[in-house]
Amino acid sequence: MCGRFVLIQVGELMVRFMVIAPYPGGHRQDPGPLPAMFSEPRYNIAPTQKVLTVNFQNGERSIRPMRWGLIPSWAKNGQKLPLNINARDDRLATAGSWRGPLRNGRCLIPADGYYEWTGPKNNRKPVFIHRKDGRLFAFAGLYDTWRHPFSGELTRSCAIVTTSPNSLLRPVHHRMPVILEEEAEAVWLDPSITHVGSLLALIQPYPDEYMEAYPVGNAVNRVAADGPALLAPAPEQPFLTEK
DNA sequence: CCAGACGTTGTT
DNA sequence: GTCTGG
DNA sequence: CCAGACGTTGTT
DNA sequence: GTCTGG
Repeated sequence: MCGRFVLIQVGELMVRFMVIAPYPGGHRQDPGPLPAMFSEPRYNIAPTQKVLTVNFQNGERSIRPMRWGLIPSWAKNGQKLPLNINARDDRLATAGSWRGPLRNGRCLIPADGYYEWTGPKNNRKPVFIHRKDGRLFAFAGLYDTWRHPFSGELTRSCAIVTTSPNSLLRPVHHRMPVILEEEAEAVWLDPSITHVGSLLALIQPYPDEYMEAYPVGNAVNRVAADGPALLAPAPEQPFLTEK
């Protein structure tokens, strides 16, 4: 994981994350109009694009768009940094880019599924991975806020935590994104929790019995491609083994 | 002490 | 081959 | 993650 | 900002 994902049920965000899963002392909040790019479902969200996140802001959950690809708060203007779209779980507590966000910048990144590419480098095939029941879920995310040195403009950006794959995905890839169970979502978002061990304990491979994976066509390879057709199962492969 | 890094994935 | 852009 | 670029001078 | 390497 994970350089593409899907966010179809945009309209379910409020219900799923603000109402069904309330938190102590919190209340429902109107997220206001969503960014234009989320006025329609998205089937191919790529790094550097805006993603919708859920985080804690002024004592309540809030839905915010952020850039996918974390820019640390300490980055100098113009400094070249890696595209931080994934954060390895075993590096969260120590790596400079993650340590601060693990304490103060935890978020959820809602999605309906994601793509993983599998196979040899010159013949990689995209696979779509999702919940069997099709429900919205949330990746464990980290975010940071970067301040433009002159304009003062704030840029919020995020990364998806990765861990070892479950048994379903092990044949597909050697990493998988961290998907939180609903009880874990509230803990991950709770800003009062700063004990690193309590946070890392939430990070587990999502149970494979809830998930399903199937090959899709290579149209998703192009970042500009979008739409439900990307989720169509890949057509049967013709017999190529015999020359 | 200062200078420089600060990341991940995938690798026939 | 390696970096950048989306 | 994959696709696509990868560059400069001089300027109607 | 904070850690690591020298």
